[in-house]
Amino acid sequence: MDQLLALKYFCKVAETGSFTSAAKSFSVPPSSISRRVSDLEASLGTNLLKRSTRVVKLSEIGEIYFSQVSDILLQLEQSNESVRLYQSTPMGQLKISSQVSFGEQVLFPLLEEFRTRYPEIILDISLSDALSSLSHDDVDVAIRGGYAPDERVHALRLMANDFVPVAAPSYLRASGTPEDGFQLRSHQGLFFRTPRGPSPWLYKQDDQWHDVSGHPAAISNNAQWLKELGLAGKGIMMTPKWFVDPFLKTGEFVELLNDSVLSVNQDPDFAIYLLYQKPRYLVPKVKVFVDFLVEKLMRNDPKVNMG
Amino acid sequence: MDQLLALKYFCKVAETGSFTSAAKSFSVPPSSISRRVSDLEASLGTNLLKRSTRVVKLSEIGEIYFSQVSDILLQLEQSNESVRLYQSTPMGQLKISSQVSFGEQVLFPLLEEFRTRYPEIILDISLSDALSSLSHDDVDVAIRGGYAPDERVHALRLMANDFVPVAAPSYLRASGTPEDGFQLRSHQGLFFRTPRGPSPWLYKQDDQWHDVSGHPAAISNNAQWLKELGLAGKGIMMTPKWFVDPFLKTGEFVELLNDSVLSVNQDPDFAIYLLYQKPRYLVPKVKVFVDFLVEKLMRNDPKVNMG
DNA sequence: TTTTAATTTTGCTTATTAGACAAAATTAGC
DNA sequence: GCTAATTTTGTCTAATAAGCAAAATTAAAA
Repeated sequence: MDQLLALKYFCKVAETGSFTSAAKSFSVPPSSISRRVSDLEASLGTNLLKRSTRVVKLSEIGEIYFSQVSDILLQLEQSNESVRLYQSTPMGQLKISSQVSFGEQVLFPLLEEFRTRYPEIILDISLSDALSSLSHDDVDVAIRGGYAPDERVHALRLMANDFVPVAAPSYLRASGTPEDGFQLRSHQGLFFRTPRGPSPWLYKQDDQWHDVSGHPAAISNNAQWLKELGLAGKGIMMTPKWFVDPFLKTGEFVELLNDSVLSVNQDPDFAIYLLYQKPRYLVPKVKVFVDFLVEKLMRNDPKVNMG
Repeated sequence: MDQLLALKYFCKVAETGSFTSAAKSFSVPPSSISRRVSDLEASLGTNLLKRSTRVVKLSEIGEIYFSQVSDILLQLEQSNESVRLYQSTPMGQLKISSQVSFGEQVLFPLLEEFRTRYPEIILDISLSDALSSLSHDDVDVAIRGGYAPDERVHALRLMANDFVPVAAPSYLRASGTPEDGFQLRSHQGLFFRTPRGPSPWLYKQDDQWHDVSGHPAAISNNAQWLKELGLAGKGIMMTPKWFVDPFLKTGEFVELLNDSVLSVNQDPDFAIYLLYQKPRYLVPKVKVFVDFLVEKLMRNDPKVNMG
């Protein structure tokens, strides 16, 4: 027996005092109302209603039951409604995982605007360079440099992760400024270690990739330390532009070989990706965050994503 | 969709963290659980659970929904339980309607014992000689002299309503004591008016009924006034024995023609009846009251009832 | 990384149950 | 007693939950 349906029918009969009018408000024949209420009474072993053809009144226990049940039905409806509200309004905790450097350099400056735009969303940011799986960790969205994973997650290409060689003016004064990709080989290099080893310097000429890595002056998975070494003039660093953007503006870093095609990776799909689970029903808080980042970051790099 | 079932399934999955164990506790295949929960999610447009083959976790909104719904289910179960308790325990208001004289003379003296025996029953007694229909008035049981009605009510023959002629000793001294039914015709009579007119005096001899009504000294539908007239020696009164029982004991009334078959009615089914509705599910408070009256009143008059 | 095993989901059939509609039964009011 | 509004019952159809087996998924072990 569909007990909830029976309860709804019963309450409507109790409210209207009539099976017929209850039937009308549910657009079902009166016989359906009659049977469902009878079923309910049978399941409780009680007469909830005192029927007579003209007047339907509640029995003593029916009165009590009605007052309780109508409240319960109301509560349930409110719960359902709050779920629908949650589905339609961006709210709740939004857990974001990001690479440390990207988080610090790019993400944080944007978040204050996001927070004022969606005050009902509580941000929970964790920065880590460990590649966390969305399914393992309890995050709603993750931002990672690399390739689009083939998991069942949405991978939205946020922005290019183009690496450019930079160096401090002091280094260039001491060691000279490379005029050509191949000249990089004779320079000191500050190398970032990925899980697949130190990133090489790659130079593309005539559709050919060449390894033009310099002498390693330092290797680390800590971008911050490498940046400090670079600022101190210890060598040339291949770095995403966004990572050293403020220093390029102040002149503390100088971008080298602007027109050359240099990279740390041959794959054109290498970029910053925004990853999020693809549930059957997308939660608004995730959607608005995704839209927000697209709006803020994909203006200058309008390459589209890859489903 | 049986939403209540879906909610129960969902809550059990949330509690156990597994579709399989939820399925076991309901003794249904896991596929049923899966489908009901999916239906529920579809109807809400939300993912309530984050599934992975090994672990089933609640989503943010699922967490909220679960805490609310599990409380709602608990409330509903408690309401159902209270109905079952009501069905198994005598409790609640018991509305009793009785004839005035019977109520005062017979019923009231018994009720104190009933009240102590069933303290959870709140008695609501209304005395009236108007014949009220059970369906019209809001009474659980009615006590009426007369015949078993052919309505759809239980009519339990509580006790005989045998009428006996009584008179005060002062009257008998003044007018003589009748020795024979037919002698009543020459006496003064105190007649009770029923809705069908004044009750005649009937005398049965050789399977023949004879009207032996005396001269009406007074007619009233108020038994109390007639009794006072009788006590004052104004005439002979045909009355139910229970109505004058205390006066017979003190000698203020004398019963006449003990061995004769006298009545106010030819119908042997004329008696005091306990009437109560016959619902599909009999409420305990009514049952125990019926049993109580049978126990107290049918000891001396063990005629059985008539369904 | 590959394999294994526990678990969830899907496909399809059967059984149950709610709905639809007509007819019968009931009863308040004329 | 009759009428009209209402509830209940009978019977068929449609919707839906259960049951079972097979496929898909994935965390943990090898």
